[in-house]
Amino acid sequence: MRNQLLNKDIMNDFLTEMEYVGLTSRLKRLSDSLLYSTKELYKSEGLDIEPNWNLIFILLQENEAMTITEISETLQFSHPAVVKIINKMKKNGHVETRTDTEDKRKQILTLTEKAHKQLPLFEKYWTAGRQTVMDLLEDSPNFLEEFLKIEEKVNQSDYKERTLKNLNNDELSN
Amino acid sequence: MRNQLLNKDIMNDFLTEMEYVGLTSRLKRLSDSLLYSTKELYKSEGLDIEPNWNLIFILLQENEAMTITEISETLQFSHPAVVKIINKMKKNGHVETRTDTEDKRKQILTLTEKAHKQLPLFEKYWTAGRQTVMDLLEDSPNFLEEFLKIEEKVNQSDYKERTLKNLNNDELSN
DNA sequence: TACATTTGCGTAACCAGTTACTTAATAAAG
DNA sequence: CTTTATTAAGTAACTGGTTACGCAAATGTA
Repeated sequence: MRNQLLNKDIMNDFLTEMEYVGLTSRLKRLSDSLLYSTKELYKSEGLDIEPNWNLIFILLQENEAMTITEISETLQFSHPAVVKIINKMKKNGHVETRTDTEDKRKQILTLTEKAHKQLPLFEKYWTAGRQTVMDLLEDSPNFLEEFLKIEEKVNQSDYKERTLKNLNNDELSN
Repeated sequence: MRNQLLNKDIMNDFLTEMEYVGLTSRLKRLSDSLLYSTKELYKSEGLDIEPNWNLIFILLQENEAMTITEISETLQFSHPAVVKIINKMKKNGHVETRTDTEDKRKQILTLTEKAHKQLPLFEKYWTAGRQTVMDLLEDSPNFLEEFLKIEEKVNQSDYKERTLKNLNNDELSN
């Protein structure tokens, strides 16, 4: 019962404080929640794909062949992240690689026959998923636009830079 | 140069597609970016604290003593996550634990003397950080409110449930 | 009062990302 | 040409979170 009181008491104060302080962890919690839920969806439906693969499927479908670096730049993932995803997709037989004949450092990635065959099925799930995101955003008409603005700001000057600046300003005004 | 063209060509189409498809990974990217940047900030300033500790400092400051479970419920973290954070904070000498005499399963957490001494310093950084979040949100006046709505929706019915429902609707209408 | 259920917390294994480092191939510069 | 710098991709170690599982203490019930 101590527990109950405590939580109720705190939650209001706390969440207000939290709005700013805990934005990061709330962003993470939401993205994690979507991620795990997507994994579960695919698993329960017996699809042997994983959450972010759709991005790569779409890219390779549109471009036929891309390298690790091209994908990592387009998705703005680190290249080791792409290597990991691609290795899984190769193991599942959805992607194959060959070394570029002109530049032997490059790995050319393409979708396999198996991938192409399964794409229509996958598309159904991705379409339904896109619909889900639209549903979630329904009452939040400015969300994407405003999210983009935040992304841009962070790209221009990151949290550390901004905070150090604020810190200095505060100290000067004391 | 192929790289350049390719990226430019794609980016527009792609990001539109991406708005919905890639929302999850974009959320993760932003939260990761804030996280890493915060870590770097503390590191470069020689503070021996880590990103989410402020949440726990604030809680323990307001409540004096809490258990693992109470914290995990308040922060909506899994309890193993809290255990991990607390272990680090104990190692750093900011938190100490004692077993509850009435219920020996419970670990009572409190801030140490060291923690209390350092709090004013930490507060400066947290205040500056809160200011940074406010700056980032400056041009996005609806963001927090709309974010909250999305969180609530996901809590009511998660991505998987919603997507399966959408999938069935689509199939019925075919 | 004994037995079954629930609760608190700890550990292990996993996950999707990161940075830092290495190797090999290519490009640039002396 | 040879040497130096840059680039592409792979590997390792780490991060902050998760779920799954186990154990011991407390609570509920026959």
